[in-house]
Amino acid sequence: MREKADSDLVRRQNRLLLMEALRQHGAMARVEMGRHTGLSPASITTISSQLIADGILEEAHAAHAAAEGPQRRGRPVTRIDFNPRSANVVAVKVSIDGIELALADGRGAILARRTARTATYDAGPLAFGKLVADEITTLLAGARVPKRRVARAGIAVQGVADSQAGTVVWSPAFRERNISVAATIEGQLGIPCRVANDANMIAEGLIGSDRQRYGGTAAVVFMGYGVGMGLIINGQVYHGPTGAAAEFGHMNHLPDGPLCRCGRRGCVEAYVADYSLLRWASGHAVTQPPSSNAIPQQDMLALEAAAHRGDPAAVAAYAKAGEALGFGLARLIAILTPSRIVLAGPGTRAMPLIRPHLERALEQGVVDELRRTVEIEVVPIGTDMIVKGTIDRALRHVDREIFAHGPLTKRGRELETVA
Amino acid sequence: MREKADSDLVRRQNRLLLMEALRQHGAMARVEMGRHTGLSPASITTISSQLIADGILEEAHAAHAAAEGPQRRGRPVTRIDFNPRSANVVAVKVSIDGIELALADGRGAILARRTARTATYDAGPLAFGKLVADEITTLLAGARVPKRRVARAGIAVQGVADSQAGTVVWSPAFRERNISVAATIEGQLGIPCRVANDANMIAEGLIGSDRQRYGGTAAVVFMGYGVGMGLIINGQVYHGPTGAAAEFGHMNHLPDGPLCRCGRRGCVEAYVADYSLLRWASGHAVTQPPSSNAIPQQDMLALEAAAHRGDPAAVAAYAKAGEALGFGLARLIAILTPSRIVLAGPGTRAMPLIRPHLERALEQGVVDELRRTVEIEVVPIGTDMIVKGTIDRALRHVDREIFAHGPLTKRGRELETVA
DNA sequence: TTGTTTTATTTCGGCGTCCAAAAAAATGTT
DNA sequence: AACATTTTTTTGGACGCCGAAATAAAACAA
Repeated sequence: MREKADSDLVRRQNRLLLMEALRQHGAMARVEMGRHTGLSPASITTISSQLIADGILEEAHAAHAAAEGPQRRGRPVTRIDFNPRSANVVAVKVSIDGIELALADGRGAILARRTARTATYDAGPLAFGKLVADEITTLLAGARVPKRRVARAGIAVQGVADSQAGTVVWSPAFRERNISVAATIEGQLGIPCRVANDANMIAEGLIGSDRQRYGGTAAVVFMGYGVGMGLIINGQVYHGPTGAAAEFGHMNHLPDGPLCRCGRRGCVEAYVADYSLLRWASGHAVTQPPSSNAIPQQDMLALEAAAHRGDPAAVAAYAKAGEALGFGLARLIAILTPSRIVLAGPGTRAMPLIRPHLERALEQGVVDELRRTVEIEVVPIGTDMIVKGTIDRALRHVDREIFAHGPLTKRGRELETVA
Repeated sequence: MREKADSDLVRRQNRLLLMEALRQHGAMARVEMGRHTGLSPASITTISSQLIADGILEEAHAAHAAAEGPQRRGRPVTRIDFNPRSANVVAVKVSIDGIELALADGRGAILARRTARTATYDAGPLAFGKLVADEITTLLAGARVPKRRVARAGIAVQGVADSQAGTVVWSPAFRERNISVAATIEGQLGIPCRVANDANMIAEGLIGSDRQRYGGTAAVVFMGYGVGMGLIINGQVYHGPTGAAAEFGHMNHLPDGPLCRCGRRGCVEAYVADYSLLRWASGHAVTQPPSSNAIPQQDMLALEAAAHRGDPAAVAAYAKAGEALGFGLARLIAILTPSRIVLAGPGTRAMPLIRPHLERALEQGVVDELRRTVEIEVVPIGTDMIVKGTIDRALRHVDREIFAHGPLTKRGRELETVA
């Protein structure tokens, strides 16, 4: 309750309402929009025709409509959807051994992809931004989309991002700290850019795919090379005061526990991440600093196979991981009581090995009343959800910050009238 | 972004905006309202005169205005404030050995108080609601305020409250579970009633007293007989999906740690609460079930004195508490990175004994980057803040749910016109 | 005393958006 | 061809905001 209400707010809010319904349910007729938004048919007509005039929406071709099934009595509906040419967005996912780019149209459909293998780990604080900007330029050139058509770029990265400053404060993908990214891209390409945590982007993607299910209060834990978490609070992805994400992976489990990549001891990640499992299983000292190299998938598959065969060291490693994860979730539940916890990422392949220990830890760590209100689900989500989430977020931002306001030409027209 | 925008929303929002400015800054002139809300003078005139006609606000007497200091040039301002007779609210604070009631007017000024010593612990699930209802009746009778003038009652209680169901799911103040409160009060007195966690009400009170300071993302930890927490997320007190509060006190610190009142082992409360400190210091087994009796303040003062004298058992108890609290806060920071943590309650008397261990635990448990963004402050807040917070919350709710909508007479008039 | 200046508040007319009701459009049914 | 049905647009009225002008109420100045 901070903004005053006037006709401007009313227009923005209702335009946005209509666009949100479209993003969530896809192309629909005006009557349907009325049902979703609660607006009268008269208002839907007004708003939708303005959005069409602004080039943001478009009516579906009649041919398409005919394919919609048996025609009922009465005037047939005309379905409306986002105009793919309304805007483009770019998503960039940063890994330790390269970056992955995707270009999407105004409907969120991916027009082009690109993968660049580079040693991000050694890139300097300024060089990296330039590298990404160059890759984006190449991506756009290949798809013949001019820069000015790109309304926004989103960068997803493991670790702590400061979305206000547009920097990567700390990430396992970089040796150095405070890598500046957004400023370079905005400066070099003129494209507004946001840096965000990758697990948050998964949360964003889940909301986009099923608002019903993930729209309340939920936590998404991504297990893999590291451990990340995205929090959804009251239907919105939570970004802390500085725009940093929740750092569930670096929440302490036990004082003086195993050494973590972050330099502290006993973090959840130091039990649950790929490198931690390998370290336990191989009998290395838990104070041995983890390697910063990427871990090949086959190493993890081998470890899982060993555990399934009953190899004691491997079994013990997964037991440790389950206990740490369980107590970590127990503590999360004590603080937030989310109604849903989603476990995702390649690490969930080993859930059968982890689960019993996780459940036991939850029993020990949470009051029954709270435990019962939380549903824990395992979802086979890969890293592609990061890209989808980044695109979703970028488009929603464009909807809110640009499309909801009305056409630029309107302000132009006003000026013409005055002059 | 769920509600459609129409002129009704505009009216509600702007009325609320104006009332919020008044609640926060107290009586003010119309020009000032314009500055706070961003509304034009013309609109302020319209809105304020309607609120006055509705009996919600009133103009201050001219005499009062004169006392405001040296008169400047120009037409003098007429200050406006809430009409004390606009509505009343009742706040009830439940303790283990009695309940405390307060009646406030439409400005939040307390008109009457009442304390009733009763063994709440033994009250049954239905008897307790009746007891509270009777006490409220007596309170109102004493102040000569009729029931129908009370727009809302708020019940603050330790432990897990379900504000949706209006019950106390679990509380150390009761032997039994699922104590129904709101339904009885609403049924017997016809006063809408909400049950809430006491630490949440402290958070509510802090927001009311200094929105600037506590309005962002903050955590309030209340230390005393138990350990509670209220979370403020984006300026709003966080109530979980069921309306339950955060249960920081029952977040696990160490597996197999000392036995807690909740029946689990190793909760933060089992290290930090009064009974826990006494148990450590007295050398009792940590698996000894804690007594459910109230602990006299002098026992705690004696323990503090012993620790200050250097008594090893007492010193060790506070060291344990500091470490558990520190790691607890470290885990909280990893999940939410609040920009402020407020330590409050009688337990903070011992902060000099606790602090060094708390800081050490924080160093071990949180990445530096995050630790630096959090300010930890100790505020000498007593239980009276619970009452203030409960009143604040009730009034804000009345503002939003009743006053913002406009006069009932209006709907009446519409009906008359139609008939 | 009387006019001038200053600041606060109200009045007035216009604008934008919503809505209900009626009209128009587009198709199926008889 | 007339009627039924459903969707969409048009029309006229209401509400709430705003800018500009008018009014109100005081201090100050002549």
